[in-house]
Amino acid sequence: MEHYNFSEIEKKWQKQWLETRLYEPSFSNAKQPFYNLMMFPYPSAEGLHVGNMYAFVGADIYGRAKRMQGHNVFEPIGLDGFGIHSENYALKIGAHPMDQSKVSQENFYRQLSMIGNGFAWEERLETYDPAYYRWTQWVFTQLWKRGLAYRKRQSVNWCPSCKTVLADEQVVGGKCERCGTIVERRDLEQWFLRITEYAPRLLANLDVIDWSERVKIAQRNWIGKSEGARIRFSVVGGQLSVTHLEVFTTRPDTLFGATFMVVSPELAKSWMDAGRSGSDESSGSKRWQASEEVRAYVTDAIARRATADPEAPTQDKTGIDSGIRAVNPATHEEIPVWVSDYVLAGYGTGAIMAVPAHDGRDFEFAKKYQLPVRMVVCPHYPAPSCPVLDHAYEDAGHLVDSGRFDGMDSETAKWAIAEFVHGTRETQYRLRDWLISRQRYWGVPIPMIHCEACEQAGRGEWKEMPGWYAVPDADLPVVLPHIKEFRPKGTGESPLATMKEFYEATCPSCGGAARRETDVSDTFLDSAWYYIGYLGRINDKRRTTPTLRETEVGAPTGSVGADNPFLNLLIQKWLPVNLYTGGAEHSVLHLLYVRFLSLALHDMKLLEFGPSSAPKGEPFPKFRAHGLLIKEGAKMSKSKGNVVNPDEYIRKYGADALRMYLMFLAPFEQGGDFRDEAVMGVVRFLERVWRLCTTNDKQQTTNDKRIERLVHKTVKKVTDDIETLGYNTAISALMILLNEMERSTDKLTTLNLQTFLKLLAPFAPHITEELWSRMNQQPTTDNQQQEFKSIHTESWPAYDPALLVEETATIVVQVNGKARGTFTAPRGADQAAIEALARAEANVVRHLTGPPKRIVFVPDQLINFVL
RNA sequence: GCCCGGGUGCUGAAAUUGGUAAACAGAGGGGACUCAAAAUCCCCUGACCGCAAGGUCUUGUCGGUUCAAGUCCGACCCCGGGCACCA
Repeated sequence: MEHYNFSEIEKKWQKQWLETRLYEPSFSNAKQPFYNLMMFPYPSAEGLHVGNMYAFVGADIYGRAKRMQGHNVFEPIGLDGFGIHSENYALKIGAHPMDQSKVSQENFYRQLSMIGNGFAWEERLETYDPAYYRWTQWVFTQLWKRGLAYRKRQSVNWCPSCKTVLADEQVVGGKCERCGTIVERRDLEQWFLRITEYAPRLLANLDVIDWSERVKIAQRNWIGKSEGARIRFSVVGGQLSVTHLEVFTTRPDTLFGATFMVVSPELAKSWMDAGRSGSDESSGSKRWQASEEVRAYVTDAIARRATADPEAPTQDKTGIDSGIRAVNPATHEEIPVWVSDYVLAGYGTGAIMAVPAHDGRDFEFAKKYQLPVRMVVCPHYPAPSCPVLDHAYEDAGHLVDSGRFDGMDSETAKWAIAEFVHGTRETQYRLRDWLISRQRYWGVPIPMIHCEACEQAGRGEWKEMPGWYAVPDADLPVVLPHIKEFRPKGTGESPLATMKEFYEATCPSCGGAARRETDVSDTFLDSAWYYIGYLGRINDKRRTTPTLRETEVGAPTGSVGADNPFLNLLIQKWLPVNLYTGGAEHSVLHLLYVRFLSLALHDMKLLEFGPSSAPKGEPFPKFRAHGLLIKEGAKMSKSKGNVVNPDEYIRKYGADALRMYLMFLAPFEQGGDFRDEAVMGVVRFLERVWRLCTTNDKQQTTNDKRIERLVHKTVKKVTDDIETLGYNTAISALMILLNEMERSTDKLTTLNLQTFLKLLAPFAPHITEELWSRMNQQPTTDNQQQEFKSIHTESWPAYDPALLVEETATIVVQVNGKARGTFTAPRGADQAAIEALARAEANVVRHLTGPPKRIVFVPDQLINFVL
């Protein structure tokens, strides 16, 4: 008997699939397009990680089943190769990122082609390819033209180790997402994308899209919607250049209990600095004359904020009375204005009304500085007295000590009081604009030009940003040059700022000498549109044989001209993506950015998807987060040295075995622990499949009805489980079927064997292809080649629901709820018949010591005698 | 502190949504085949009592609802992940 030579078989079919372009969909003729997208990898490390393979295989199985179910499946792959992760890896091994990218690319593609996925290789892309990033830059300039990209000076996150600024989303628990260094604050002028403008829609659409719940929750929390009111407090006696202080509060109902105000050190500093610049001076505003103590506190608090260690035990709140007084608009009392580090500059107005009785933080602060605490919401009303507080009471209740609002429930009082003091309703979001500048080398140059002369003259594309111009479309891409000194400098500028040939430019407006922006953009901008890139015409140059696509692509439907790769019939036909699969760690990074950009491009009429169940412009109506693959209870990481390289397992056991093992160990959405010994289970399974199919030599030819029933049951189970990504139980059902087929003494019918192979095909594509081809081999008289008919384009088996119903049922007999025996009975037997059979069981007789008070009967399942 | 997951044999896990807990595997033990080993095949394996028939206990802990609870309700403990002075 020929043994199962997986390595030969796998190589053979991978070659055949590629040559016959089995996984290249016919883009324009597809009747049922199915875009099966998985997050493309960062080729940053030593090679493909088994965790990547886990994710890709899980997605591929779904796509393969869909293909067999009659869909035209498009499963693209590419590399997210620009950015800090790739650059840091190059730095670590002492290579130049541009040279290293070629090495990584080759290695990744080699590994990716071994795992047996049905990738459409001809559409692959790499984000560092100028043909690709030309469009990343184009997207940026479009956002700029619509006012969604802007440059602003503000306090930003700075990673001292990566020597660049970071977006809020890339700061995890106060540390750099990439290297774990504590992030500092720096005041810098940077490029931002106005994602906050989309906060309401990004939030609202979450209710309608079909995504893993945990990811939706993470996005909701990150966007952080709060509804409240903006309330004005007047400042006493012209101490400040401003006459009013505004606060945002979600609890206007507690206004009568606001006994002081607190402003952030940054806001206080802006008062001290007011009038320092020329324009303010001329408008006659005067600078705040703060005391020395207050000045010292403000300076110190801002400095401390810049380097605070988030891991340190929560620092004690500090603060100082500014000397300024304001008026509570409800009580008309004069209250002090304090400066404290517990108030954030970047949220709301940077100032708060403090209600110590009903806010934990204000309470703590009031206790420390002996400020008055006045209770205005009482939990039990009407009551003679409110409880004495030892902590803030933050729940709802009824108002007390609040003038004419006494007795009102706090929920109603919110808007009544807000209205009473002429406050306005306001919704605040926690989400902040996306900071995309990076002071690094290995990324997409931000395609902007700054002209000093134009700035002096007040000219520019936007009044607010004089001197700035987008690089004209015709001049894109701004190519990233190969420079020797690519290391980050830490000066707040990219290494490109040292390269004269790069930064010297001509002003697109006045034609004078100008300077090119030298920062590069965040990698997440590259990956925010790659799923469109696979369908665009951006990488046609790579294709050696022209595909139908050049002629297939319809005329652009928008007004931006044929050059816009985002508007064409293919995109309308194939987008939005049918299923997107990836890691939950991207919940508030990639998965948020990509939604934002798609919505924005739709609003700008630069992108148009086809019909979808999701709101217009949502790129991924269905997203599933896979679980994390760990090793011995710990996350795989290079520093722990427990990263599993799939290569050696594929060499040892084959891609099919590794695929099946990865999918068998736990539910796909849960993730699991990789243990080498456990691989043997599926290795044995595949060998038994091989043996069964190559030596079906049982003698009897009678058709085994039992096997046929089980086959139908398995078809249903596997079909349903694939739909819910329950691959582990689908595989277990296939194992049960194999066990029974082996055990059967009857010769197995070809149909049953074929059905079994088809069900197994998405999981183990190579072995099933080989066995399928053998099974369908026609005896040929001459050497003529047989036409290649892949199992992967065969139709998915159907099941007969009538065969799923067993003829008999196993009935459990209970006495007082305890199982005392089982017996089989004809399906559908009535209670009287079952009761008679049950009473005949010896063990039941023993326990039926008296007449039952009650008999519970569940047809075909159970009978319970209750004594 | 808040928000998500999760807690079931030696291990990974399963359980048609309230109806025989532990399917399918791994590991371990025993046996067959073999000069021997590997591979393969068969049997056993939640705990305790019992020769057996059978019984008692068992899904993180405690309590509740129910004829019946891994599943529902309440309180708590532990593990993993996310957010963290967001007013």
